[in-house]
Amino acid sequence: MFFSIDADGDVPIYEQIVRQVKLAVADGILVGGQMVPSVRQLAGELAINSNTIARAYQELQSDRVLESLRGRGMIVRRDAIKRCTKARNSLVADGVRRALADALSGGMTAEELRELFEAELERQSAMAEQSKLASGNGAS
Amino acid sequence: MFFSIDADGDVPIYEQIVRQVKLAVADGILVGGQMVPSVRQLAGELAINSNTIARAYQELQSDRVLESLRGRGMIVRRDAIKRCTKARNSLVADGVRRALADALSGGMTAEELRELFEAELERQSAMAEQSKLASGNGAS
Amino acid sequence: MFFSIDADGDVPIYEQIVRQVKLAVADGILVGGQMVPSVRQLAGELAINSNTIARAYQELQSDRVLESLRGRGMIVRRDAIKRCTKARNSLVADGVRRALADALSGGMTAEELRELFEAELERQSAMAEQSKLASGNGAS
Amino acid sequence: MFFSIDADGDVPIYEQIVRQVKLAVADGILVGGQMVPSVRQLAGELAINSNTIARAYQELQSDRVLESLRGRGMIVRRDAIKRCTKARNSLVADGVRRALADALSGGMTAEELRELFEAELERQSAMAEQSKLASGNGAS
DNA sequence: GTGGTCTAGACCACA
DNA sequence: GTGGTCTAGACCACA
Repeated sequence: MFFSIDADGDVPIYEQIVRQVKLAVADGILVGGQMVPSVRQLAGELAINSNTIARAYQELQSDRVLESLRGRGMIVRRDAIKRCTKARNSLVADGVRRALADALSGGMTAEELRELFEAELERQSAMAEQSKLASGNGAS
Repeated sequence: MFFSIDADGDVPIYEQIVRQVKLAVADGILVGGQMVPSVRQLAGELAINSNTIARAYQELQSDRVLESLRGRGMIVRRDAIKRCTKARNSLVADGVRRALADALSGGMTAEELRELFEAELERQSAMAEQSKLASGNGAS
Repeated sequence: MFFSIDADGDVPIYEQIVRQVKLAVADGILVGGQMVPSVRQLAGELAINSNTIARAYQELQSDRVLESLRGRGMIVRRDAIKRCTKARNSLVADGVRRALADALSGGMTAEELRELFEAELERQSAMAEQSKLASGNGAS
Repeated sequence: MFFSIDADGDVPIYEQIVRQVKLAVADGILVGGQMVPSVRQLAGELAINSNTIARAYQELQSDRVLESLRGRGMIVRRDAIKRCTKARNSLVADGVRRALADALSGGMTAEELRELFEAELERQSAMAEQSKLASGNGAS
């Protein structure tokens, strides 16, 4: 799958997985009814202990994003996209809110902030475009 | 002093102090040569374990923001403002970077993001204006 | 047949089948000597793995509710009703016992409990009445 | 503390702890602001691995019943009693609902059920009375 | 001292 | 095959 895990860093591994699954659902990459990789398989791919994956999946279950089919695996809940979009919005809004609060309380001007924001937005949009083109070869 | 500490929440207390001191220096609220409250005094004011304050001050010392006058307390280093402004810039840029990354990977459009950013910027600028007026009594 | 299976939820499918068969025998809906659908047929009807059905039937056999007519299918044992009524009584008593224990240890009063019980009893009795009328066409 | 854990049985240990904490809060035995025993201490008392306790506490945290004070322990949230009472009500109602459904679908009459319920209620109320007297010696 | 994370590995029920 | 539970034990940040 499409996870990119940073085993160091301050964000726990299981949290990174939870977040990335939610964002993928919000983005429409993962859709309702779709199966997610099994705990063991994902643990193998990411070279991470399966307990850690299981914990992420459990949290996603209690957040009503995934659903367990006993003995067969786990799927994305049909109604997950609403919740994930909402979660994404909170996540982003919180991040923006905190960054702005730091900026303003540190004396950064609105204009400096706007420049920083626009530059970063352009940079990341370009990167996203690139990777879309790279993976979408031949589909035109 | 002017700290606002959230004893719960995910950010460690000592780090909140470090951050707030740096931002205050960057903003010019704390200036070179100025004394900061003693560990004991600040611990008392904030009702926080003094080990926690001490740790924050240690970090600020090793980041060359504060300097100890042996036996007489700690002051803001004359050259701290450069470093603090730089730190502020990194902090804000990182926050913006992460928020944008989450947003885009979650399928939020650039336009939605820009709206969110501008709305939040306006809101916080207005709040900052308010509190400046409130505390600026007599300056007219 | 009359099964209502919930493939999710905490009760294993095979156990739902076992339970529903026993209750049907206790109720007189299934009577001694009557044939039950074959594993394959029931698996088809319920869209469930036939291993799961087989496991349920095995358990019903070892509980002496069903008996196998070699090669010709399975029937309800003549003497099953006694056992099933007993099983039903244990099942219900255990459920009531646990619910009361939770209620009392959670500070619910006897009066609140009684109300809850009577309300639910009335509701379910009414529903049962309804469905009896609905299915009992022609009996007037 | 007052936990009674059944290490066998179908209910997972961590779930038993979660449930008992919630019921204790609903009952007023645990009140807002009160500290719960530390993970290690409870693990020792119950002779259960501390990871299992930690898992229960984590679930209670995400259910907003407990709150972690970094480095100091965990407390019952001030607003937990509302949620716990609600949880208790759902728990009990579900139990009653299921027991009645089994009973009626197994041909038990309303009268038999009522007798069973009242007998059990009386039995458990008496037991509760007993243990209250036993622990409340001398307080009159 | 406190809780939180992660690993390795065992064992289980279910399908 | 699947997920779920539990243990033992290590290591970490925080107060």
